[in-house]
Amino acid sequence: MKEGTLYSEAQCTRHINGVEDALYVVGGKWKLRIVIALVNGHTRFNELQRTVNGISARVLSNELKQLEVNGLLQRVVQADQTPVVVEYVPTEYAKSLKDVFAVLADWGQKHKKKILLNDKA
Amino acid sequence: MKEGTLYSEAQCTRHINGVEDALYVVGGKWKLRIVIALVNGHTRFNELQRTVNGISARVLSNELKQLEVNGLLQRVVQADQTPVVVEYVPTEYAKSLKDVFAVLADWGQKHKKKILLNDKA
DNA sequence: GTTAGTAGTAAACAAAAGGTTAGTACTAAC
DNA sequence: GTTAGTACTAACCTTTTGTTTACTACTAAC
Repeated sequence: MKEGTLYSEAQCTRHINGVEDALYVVGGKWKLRIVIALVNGHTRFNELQRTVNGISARVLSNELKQLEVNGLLQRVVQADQTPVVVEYVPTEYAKSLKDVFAVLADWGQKHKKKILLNDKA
Repeated sequence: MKEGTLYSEAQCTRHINGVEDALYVVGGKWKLRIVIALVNGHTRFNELQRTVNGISARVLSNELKQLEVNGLLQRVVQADQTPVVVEYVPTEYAKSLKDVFAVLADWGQKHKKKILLNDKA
């Protein structure tokens, strides 16, 4: 994307729709945090609830279902184990979010610094 | 970021906090859409309300205030004009979101294709 | 003088998201 | 036998978010 580039209305609409689709999948208070927790090896329900600070079981359960629908994780039941163990494993596809995480994390960190500086001044 | 890289807990926390700070500023249903509308040259209140499909005046008003606090726009009153014209101009800083838009738009577009394919199969 | 446009705000309400509590059913440790 | 852990779900409540309607106050066009 070059400085000062202008877009056709169609391009612009695609752009905006893309952003909205992305936010639909990973936006909101919890989804990115959950995916990050999954990728970091926390794969069980109670473990996730402990890792993702402040989330309730109800909300976690809903979010996991949505993430599964969107192909970011797979619910794996180990029926042989006792008690039955359920694992939520991130898919290969979840790794495609790496750049999204990176860019958001980077911008967020810079933004915080900027806001703190402005408040001091 | 290399494949399979592991993070220290501190790095991971910074990363997550960054993502959350970013989502705090541009997350939610409307903020990115508004910023995109601003950058595309729609700078007046009623114009924005027409451009950002479905937003109500109250919500637009609130969102604009938050975006101003976060340094993404400036509220400029042209008192000499009659009737008084108010412009919401995106700041230089708003351009720093370009990469965020680009990555989200890209991922969202790819994701939609993937979901559509999976549903067909 | 009526309509439409400028930029909003206030009040009342509805919908969505999230939290709290309790409960299922089973196991393993103390 | 009590406590804690496994993985949730249902019911109920609160908070947040968003919508609708009405209103201000002024101007310009028809």
